[in-house]
Amino acid sequence: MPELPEVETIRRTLAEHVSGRTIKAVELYWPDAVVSWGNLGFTEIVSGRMIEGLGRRGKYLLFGLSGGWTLVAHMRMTGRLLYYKQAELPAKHTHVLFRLDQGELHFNDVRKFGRLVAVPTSEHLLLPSLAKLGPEPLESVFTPEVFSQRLGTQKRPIKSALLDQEVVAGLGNIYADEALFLAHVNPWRPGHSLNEREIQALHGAIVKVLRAGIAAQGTSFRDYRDANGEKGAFQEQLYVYGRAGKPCRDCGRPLEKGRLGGRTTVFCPRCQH
DNA sequence: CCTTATGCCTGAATGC
DNA sequence: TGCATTCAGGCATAAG
Repeated sequence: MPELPEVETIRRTLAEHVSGRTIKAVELYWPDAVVSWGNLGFTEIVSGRMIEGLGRRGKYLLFGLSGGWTLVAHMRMTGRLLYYKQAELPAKHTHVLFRLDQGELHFNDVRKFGRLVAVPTSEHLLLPSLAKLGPEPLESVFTPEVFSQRLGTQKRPIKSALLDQEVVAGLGNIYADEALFLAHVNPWRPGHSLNEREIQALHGAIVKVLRAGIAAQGTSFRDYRDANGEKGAFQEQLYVYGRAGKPCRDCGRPLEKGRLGGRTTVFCPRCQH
């Protein structure tokens, strides 16, 4: 599931192919995959525009288009953005196909949760989902002080706060579990119960695990692929996610699995307090 | 305001 | 083997 490191990897692998390219035509195989703006059609908005650059905010990928338009993409669970140098027939779950002046860009999504949204650049940060996003964890705005302030007096489990994109942008189930393990913090602890030392440790763990995820080009636990269709390698370095019942890499005791806020949570009962 | 539940989706894994 | 059920989970929205 593309979280910050996966979206960043898609951004990097895609940018080298599509920056400066012009969208010549759009083919919609499942129209619900795209969201348009006002009365304008998605295809008429983006057709003929050049992709000037690719940005990212949290788990959102931002295509800067010529003429003041932005294409906001969110992969959700199983979305893929795949670049092909030569013409390629749409695959089974390909919902949108962009024909470029050089090559093609396919949006493919088995689960159909992902969306491509066309919005004027001047207003894209006002989209409800983007407007409320918390700090970028790998930028200087994300300090232990800011993190501490955002956790505030929250009664909910610390993991729920980490998954809340308004607290910090970009964490999903994999990296939240990993960061909590690295910081030796139990996921069910109320946010306000963490002392300063623990908040510092968790802040450091978030930054560390996201950087490591990017360095490994993401986690291909299952569906994730970059823009070239390549898998990431971070699944080989996971400490807890997907490892319930297997021995803790630190203490050897079997990792346990539970449900927290409707999500599977894996943790070490000995290492995480 | 807050917390919890539901809907969106398909395919892999599991149960009988 | 085949069929039904469960699970995976980000996020918007509804309900309590």
